[in-house]
Amino acid sequence: MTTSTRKQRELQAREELILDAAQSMLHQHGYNYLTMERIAETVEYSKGTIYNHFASKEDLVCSLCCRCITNLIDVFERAYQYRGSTRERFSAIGIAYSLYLQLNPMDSQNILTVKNNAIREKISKEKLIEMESLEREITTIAKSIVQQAIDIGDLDNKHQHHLSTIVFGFWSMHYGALLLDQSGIPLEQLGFSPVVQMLWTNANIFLDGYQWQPLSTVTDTARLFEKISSALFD
Amino acid sequence: MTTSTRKQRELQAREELILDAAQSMLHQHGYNYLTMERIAETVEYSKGTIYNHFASKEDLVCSLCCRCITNLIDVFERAYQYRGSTRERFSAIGIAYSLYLQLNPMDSQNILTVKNNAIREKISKEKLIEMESLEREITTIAKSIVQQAIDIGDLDNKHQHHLSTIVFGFWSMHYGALLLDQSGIPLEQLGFSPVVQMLWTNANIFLDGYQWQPLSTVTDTARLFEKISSALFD
DNA sequence: GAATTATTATGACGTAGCGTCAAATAATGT
DNA sequence: ACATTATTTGACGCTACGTCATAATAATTC
Repeated sequence: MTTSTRKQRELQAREELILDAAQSMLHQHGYNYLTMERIAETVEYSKGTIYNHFASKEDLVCSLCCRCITNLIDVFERAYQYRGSTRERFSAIGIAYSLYLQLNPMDSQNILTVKNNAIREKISKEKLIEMESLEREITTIAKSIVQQAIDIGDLDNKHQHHLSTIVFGFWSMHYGALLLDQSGIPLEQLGFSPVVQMLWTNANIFLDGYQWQPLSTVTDTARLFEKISSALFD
Repeated sequence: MTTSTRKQRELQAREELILDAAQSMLHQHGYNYLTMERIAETVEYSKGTIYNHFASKEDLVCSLCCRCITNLIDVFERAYQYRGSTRERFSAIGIAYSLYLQLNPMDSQNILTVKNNAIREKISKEKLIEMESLEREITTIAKSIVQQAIDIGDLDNKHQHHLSTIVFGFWSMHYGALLLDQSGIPLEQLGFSPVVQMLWTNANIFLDGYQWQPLSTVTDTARLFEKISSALFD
C-alpha cells in the first residue's frame, strides 16, 4: 500500500518534472525547438521513459494545456468569489481570462496549438476527455453566475433560454480577441488599441446589450477594472 | 514580351493547379496526410518544382489561406453593397463571415493552422506580408461601414474614437466563435446551441450595446438574417 | 539549323524527429 | 540467493522536409 503510493508519488513527481521542463523549453525556444529527445536529455531520463508518461508529443502539449486550464479554473473561482454584484463577478471572469492569458502568452500559444485539428488528431482519447472535463468545469462556473443574475433579477429572465448563449458570446469574444492578439496579426499597425483595453470596453458593451444591471453607464469602469484585477492577481 | 507573359501565365496556372490539389487533399484527408511528395505526385511534377513555387509546406498552406481571405473579401464586398441601413450592412459582414466559414470548414482549419506560431515561424516573410495586406483590406471594409454609421448618425459620434474597437469586438466575437466551433469542443454536449444562431443573437446584442440604430428590438431579426444570407450567397 | 547559353525540372540524398521494441537493469517476492 | 515481474534504455525504422548536383528543356545567337 505505502509502497504503491510511494511509486505513484514518484511517477507523479516525474510527470511534473517533465511538464516543467517542457514548459520552460517551450517558453524559451518555442514549439519547434521542443523535441522529445531534448526533453529527455533535460530531465535526464531516456526517451522511452518520457513515452511511458505521454503517448505522444501532442499528448504532452495537451497536458500542459490541461495545467493551464486548471490554473484558469483557480482564477475563475477567485472571480466567482469576488464580493460584488453578479455583473461585477461575471466581468471578473472576463478579466481573469484576459489577464491570465496576457501574463502567460505561452499558454495561449498552447491552447491555439491544441485546438488545431492536425494536432488534435494525434492526442489520445483519454487526454482529450480529461481536457473536455476541465472545459466543462470552467464553463459551469460562468454559467452559474449568469443563472444567479437571472434569479436575483440583475438580468431579465426572458434571457433564461439564452443563458448559454451569453456565456458563449462572452467566451468567444475573449477567446477570439486573445487569439488574434497572440497570432501575430499586427493589430497596432491595423489601427487597433491594446487588446485588454478593447476587450474591457467590448465586454461592458456586450453586457449592456443584455441589459445586465448595473449598466456600465452608471459605473466607473476604469476603477472597477483596477479593483477586480488587483483582487484577482495579488 | 509576349513570351514572358505566356511564361508568367503558365507559372500562374501551375500554381493554381498545385493549390487546388493541395486544397482537395486537405479536404479529403486532412493536414497530416498532406505532404509535398504527395502533392507532387498528384500534379505530376517533381517535388523540386513544387518548391519552386512555395518555399515550404507552410508557405503553401498560407497561400491557401490567402485564397480564402480573398474569397472573404469578395463576400464582404457584397455585404458592403447590400442595400439597407448601415446596421444591416455591418450585420451582413458578420453573416458573410460566419456562413462562409461554416460552408468551408477546411478554410477555418487553415486559418487556425496559419495563426499558430509554430507554423507561422516557417512561413516566408513575403507570404506573411501578402496575407497581412489582405487582412488590412478586409478590416478596412468593416471600418468604413462603421465610419458611415457615425457620419449618418446611426451610431452616436461619441463612439468615433471607438471605431476600431467596435470592429475588433465584432471580429473577435465571430473569430472566437467559429474557432471554438471548429476546434472540436463538444459545444452541444456542453449545452450550447448551434453556433451560427448564437452568433447572430450575440452580434445583435453587441450592436445594441453600442446603440447602433435601428436596434434589434425593433427588427424582425430572423427575417433579416434570411434576407441577408440569401442576398449574399445566391 | 547547329551550337551555345540560360532556364527549369528532377529525384537521390542528407537530416530531423517521432515512436517502437528487444534487451538490460532494477525492484519485488520467496 | 534466486526467480519473477516491472521499468528503463537507446539503437533502430520510418516518414517527410528541404537541398542541390545533374539532366532536360527552352531560348538565343550566329
